[in-house]
Parts: sequence; C-alpha cells; structure tokens
Amino acid sequence: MELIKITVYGLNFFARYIILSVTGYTGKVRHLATIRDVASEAGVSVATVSRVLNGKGYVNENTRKAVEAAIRKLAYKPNEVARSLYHHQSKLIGLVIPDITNPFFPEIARGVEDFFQEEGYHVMIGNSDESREKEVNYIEAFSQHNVMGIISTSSDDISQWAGLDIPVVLLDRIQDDFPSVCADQEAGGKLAAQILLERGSRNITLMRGPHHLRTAQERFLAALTELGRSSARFQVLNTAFSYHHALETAKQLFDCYPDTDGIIAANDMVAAAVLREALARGKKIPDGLQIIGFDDIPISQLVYPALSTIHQPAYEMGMEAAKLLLECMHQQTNLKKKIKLSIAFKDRETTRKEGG
Amino acid sequence: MELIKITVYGLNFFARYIILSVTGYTGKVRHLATIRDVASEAGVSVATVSRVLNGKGYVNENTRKAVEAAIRKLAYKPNEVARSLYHHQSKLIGLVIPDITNPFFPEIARGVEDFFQEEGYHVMIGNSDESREKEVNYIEAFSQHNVMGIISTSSDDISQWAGLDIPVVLLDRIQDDFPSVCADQEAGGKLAAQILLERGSRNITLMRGPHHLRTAQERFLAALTELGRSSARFQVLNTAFSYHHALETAKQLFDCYPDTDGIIAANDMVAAAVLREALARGKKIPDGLQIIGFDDIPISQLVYPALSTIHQPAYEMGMEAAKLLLECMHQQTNLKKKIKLSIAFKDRETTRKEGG
DNA sequence: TTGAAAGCGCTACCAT
DNA sequence: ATGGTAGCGCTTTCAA
Repeated sequence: MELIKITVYGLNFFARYIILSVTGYTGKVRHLATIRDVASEAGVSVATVSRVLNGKGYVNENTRKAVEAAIRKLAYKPNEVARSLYHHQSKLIGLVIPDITNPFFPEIARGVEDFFQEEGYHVMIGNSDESREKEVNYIEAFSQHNVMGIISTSSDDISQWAGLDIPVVLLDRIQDDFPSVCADQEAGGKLAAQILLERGSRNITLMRGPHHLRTAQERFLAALTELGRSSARFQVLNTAFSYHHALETAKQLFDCYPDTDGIIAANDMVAAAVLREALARGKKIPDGLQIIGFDDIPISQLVYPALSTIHQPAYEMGMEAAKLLLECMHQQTNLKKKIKLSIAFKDRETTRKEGG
Repeated sequence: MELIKITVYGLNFFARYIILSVTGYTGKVRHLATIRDVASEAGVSVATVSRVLNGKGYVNENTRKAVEAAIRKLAYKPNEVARSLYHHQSKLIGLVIPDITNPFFPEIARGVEDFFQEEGYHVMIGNSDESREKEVNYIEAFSQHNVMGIISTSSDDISQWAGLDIPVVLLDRIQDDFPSVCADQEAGGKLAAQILLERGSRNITLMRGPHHLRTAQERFLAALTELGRSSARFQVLNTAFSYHHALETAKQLFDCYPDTDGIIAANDMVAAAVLREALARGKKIPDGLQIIGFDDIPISQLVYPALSTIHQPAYEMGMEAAKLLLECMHQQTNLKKKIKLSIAFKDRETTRKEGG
C-alpha cells in the first residue's frame, strides 16, 4: 500500500490518500491507518494486532515486536469510535453543571477534568442553566455517545435516573440513591455565624440564598441556628445568587437595616455585591461592618478589602467526585457513598482580627 | 420481543433486559432499543427505518407513520457512535482553551457551546495549560472521536496542522493559513491610551503582557504608539497575567513610579491587582490615579471602584468562532476568513469623567 | 500461537 | 417503495 506521510505537530501520520483543495483541505477524505493497515504492514492478522494492542491473549514475542514496529511506523492510533461501538463503552465522561460562567464551577470542572485526564478519559461538559430540559438533553447526548459515567450538579429530583444504567455521581447536591460529594454546608454556616459573633458583631443580617438550592438552605439554617443561640440581634434577607440581583438586595439591606454591623452573605457573589454597596455608602470595613462570604471563588481575594469567606474546596470536590465515579465504574455498581469535604474559614480583610 | 419499560426523567425507554443488582445498577448490560427493534416492531426492514430516520429516499406515507409510531413507542434514539463509525463524522466539536479557570474563557466556551447546542452538536473541552503536549493530546483524542471541527486558542505555531483534515478555527489567535476570530486588539490598545490621555493623565505606566501572546503584544504596541504621539510622560513595565504575579508587579510599580497618574493594565486581572495595591496605598481613584483594564471579565464590574476597561466581546467571539467553524464544516474547505470583532470602552469608575 | 469470521448499530448501494 | 447486504474499525470467540 502506498502511504503518504503527513506531519501533525511533529508526529508522523500515514494516510492512504489525501485530497487537498487549493483553498484548503476537504473534510471527508481522511484515512488514517487502521488496524488492517497495521496487520498487513506487520504481515499478521488483525486479530493479532488487536491482541498486542490490548495486551491480552497469547502472542509471540517476535510477532509482538513486529506489530509494535508497524504501529510506530504508521503512527497508528486505534479508533475510539469503533471500540466504543463494540464495547458499548467509551473513554468519555459526561459532566453537567449549571453554568460554567458562574465562577464557582470552573474549578470544579477543572478538578474533574484533571483527574480523568490522568486516567485516559475525556469529559464532555454541558451547561444546564438549571433547566431540566437542557439537562435531559445532555444526559441523552451523553448516553448516545456511550459515556462511561456522569457527574451532575442537578438540583432536580433525579430519583428517576434509577433506570439509567450509567453510573452517576452527584456533585454539590445530594439524593438518597446516589453517591455524592459535597462540602460541609452546615459546618460552614455555623462557622460563619460564630466568626462574626466572636469578632464583635451584635446586629447581624443573615442573607438567605435561593430556596431550591439545598446547599444554600443548609448553610443558612446552620447559621440561623447559631445566631439563635446567641444574644445578638439579627434579621434575615432573601437574595438570589446573581450579582445584579444581589446588588439590589444590598441596597435594600442598607436602607432597611442601616445599623447592621455584620453580614453573612449567601455566597461570595452576594458578598461582593454587598461589599461594593457598603463601600459606596462609606461604611468602614471591617471596623464598622463585617462581611463574610461563602465559597471562596477567585474573586474573593481580588476585591479590596479582600473578602473573608468560608472556603469550599471546589477543585478538590471535582477531583473527589471524579475519583468516586471511577470507583463506581469499576465496581459496576452504584456505591451510595457520600463524601463530605470539610470547609475552612479564610481570614481576610472584611472581618476584624481575632479577639477584635 | 419482550420489552421492559423504564422511565428516565419522565421519558419512557424500553429495554430488552435490565439486570439490577441489589446495591444498584450494573454497568454493561444496557440494551436500549436499536434500529432492528424498531424495524421488527414496525414490521419493516432496517433500511426503511434508516430512511425515515434520515428523511432521505422514498418511503410510503403509511410506512413512515408506522415506523414513527414504533420509534415513539420504543423511545428509540439512534446510536451516535454507530453513525459516527460509518460516516467518520460525529456530532462532536472539540474546543481547546488554555484554562477554563481563567475568567476570560468561560464566556467564550459558553458562546461556542450555545451556538453548537442549537445546531445539535456537543462540545468537548480541553484545557491545554498552554502546553503543546497537552494540546496535541487533546487534538488526538478529538480526532479519535471523529470530532467534526476544532476551535483552538493555541498560541503555538500550528502551521503544521495543515496535514490535519479537520476544520480548525482559531480563537483569539491568528495564523496565516487558518480562519480565525479575534477582537481588535490594536483599536483596544489605542483607545485605552487615548482615554487616559483625554482624561488628564500626564504620567502613564503602560503594562506589557507576556511576550508570547500576540494579543497582549498588539494591544501593548498600539497603546505605546499612541502614547508616543502624545506629550505625556510614560514608562513601560512587564507583567505576567496571573493575579499573584501582577500583585508583585503592582508593588514594584508604585515603588518605582510613585507619581504615576494613569495605568494601562495588560488585562483586567492585572488591573484588579493594581487597583488593589493602589487602594491599599491610599491612592485616590480616579482623581489621583486612573486605571484602565482590558477584557472586561465579570470581575471588573464587581470590584470597587468598578474597573473601567476595554471590553472584548468574549461570548460573541465564541459564537462567531462556532459559526465560522460550522461554515467550514459545511463547505468542507478551510475558508481562511478572518473575523475581527470590535472592542468598546466600558466607562466605569477607575477613569475620570469625560472632559475631566 | 495465530487467523477467520461474526457482529457491535447504522447507512447506502443494489436489487427487486 | 422496500429489503438484503456489505462494510465502517474494532474485539472476541472458535478452530486450526
């Protein structure tokens, strides 16, 4: 067979033929080496090549050498699609998150990707925008591509997934029947309240995130409980997580409760909005007003004063979820393991110094 | 054939058999309906089913109805992997970006995804970390999965890709032989300088981003030229794009040039760092010191004072790149079209008011 | 130790 | 207008 050598990124490939149009390449004519090419190059059967490829079954040492040489010579890469068709498996993982544009999720996505990258998997990401329809859509697409597992941050009731035969792990969400990883929201909420109390706030505004988000409610409830135990005065204010909505809420906050001397924000985005509004109104931070956020998104370190916040280990959460999913994939059984990662207080500039 | 009905997300699926272990599902036993199941359900051949599926070839109206009914009844979804194997095509797009954790890229990724989502494609994202090795790795993986096109923000010399037969469009980067979309860096750099000059800065520090990034150099050069034309005093300072490095550079900046009254930052991350340091040193902004950023990442609106900056339409860039790629895919020829999106000045709080 | 061949799910050609 | 069938690239019995 006549092979044409083409060089991609310094790696050599061999094609049976290439058609180049004057204005560029054309699409459908590629023919990278197949297993048959390797077989004939090495003078063996495809079965043998397959054996050396997968390292299973007997194959003579010399034959193996020959095949490996042929593989190298042709720069042969097995076609994942064909493999996938046969096995009903692929080297693909599906990840659905609400919105990669929300600064909490890139770190998570990176954690997932970095872990699986190491294991030879690749991940397809879908943004659900918290819409069930989009999520279903992605799950179906994933399934059609034979993904080996799915990590989801669905907030929906997904108990019905039980019929789906692909391992699923939930990230930052919990459902009884599914393995999951999340951060300890309760400890976080409690800690936030404790810090503010300890450091001298006596009139605290507790901001409550969206009702449909379990995480938001957990941290809220824990903080609420803690405040309730104290002698401090406090009030509760609802807010959405978007920056713009939060900015509105912040205005409202300072209008209604001008004497607030401590704010527990629903998350960092909200905290940033509150901080901005507070600064605009000339509040002294942290002396006149303490603010504590939640999440520790990259932005928190970047504002001035830097935001004191409850750190959720987003990257690690992604990693752990990935690790757990891999376990499920190997065991071929849903482990129902629930991993709760611990949070930590990041003592930055919007809270007073210890003992203050 | 005996079918078991399973419900996923309110949608019904039919499987030939399911094995459920007590602790959960097992992995490999799925059998969603195939084209053969549909055929036998409808009492026709697979060829006929294929025809109605793809809407090509003659098929009697009644037959079509019957097939469609069967499809619905079995909740049949064509197996993308099998299709892909036959066609050497898939409904997949590859996107490689440096790092999704860098706030400039989520918007871009979202633009790409939203566009292709609409067209029935799904995108695989890879983080290259600016490493050639990782990038090659992803390109190969994409290729092995028969992606139909690739969008890349590679900064490497990729002229060698010419051998690759998959359409590629470059995003935020330019190479002679490839179609690309980017924002008008020159106009941006020039505009930034003009704004600062117009608004009264007379001693400007121009920060220069990493040398290997063409975009950074273009905007730098344009700003430099503009400053050179003016009578203002100015100096140049090199910086990396990471926040921490930028913070160091910022300290250095104020140590060496305490009289600076205007800073053109290499990007918003750097601007935020500078802003932070300036605030920490008690500078009056914008009266004593103007700062202008570049990119308009979400953070910019969120710091206080909000960052005046040159807006790059990241989301739109993603969209346009996707659109262009689709064009290339359809025409099966590399269009060599270069799209340059225009930038705009976001007049926020780190620059003085017009005429100031 | 190796090879021939069936088949994964689908499409497209060629008959009918 | 419809069906039979080869074949996409690969893996895996089953024979040899």
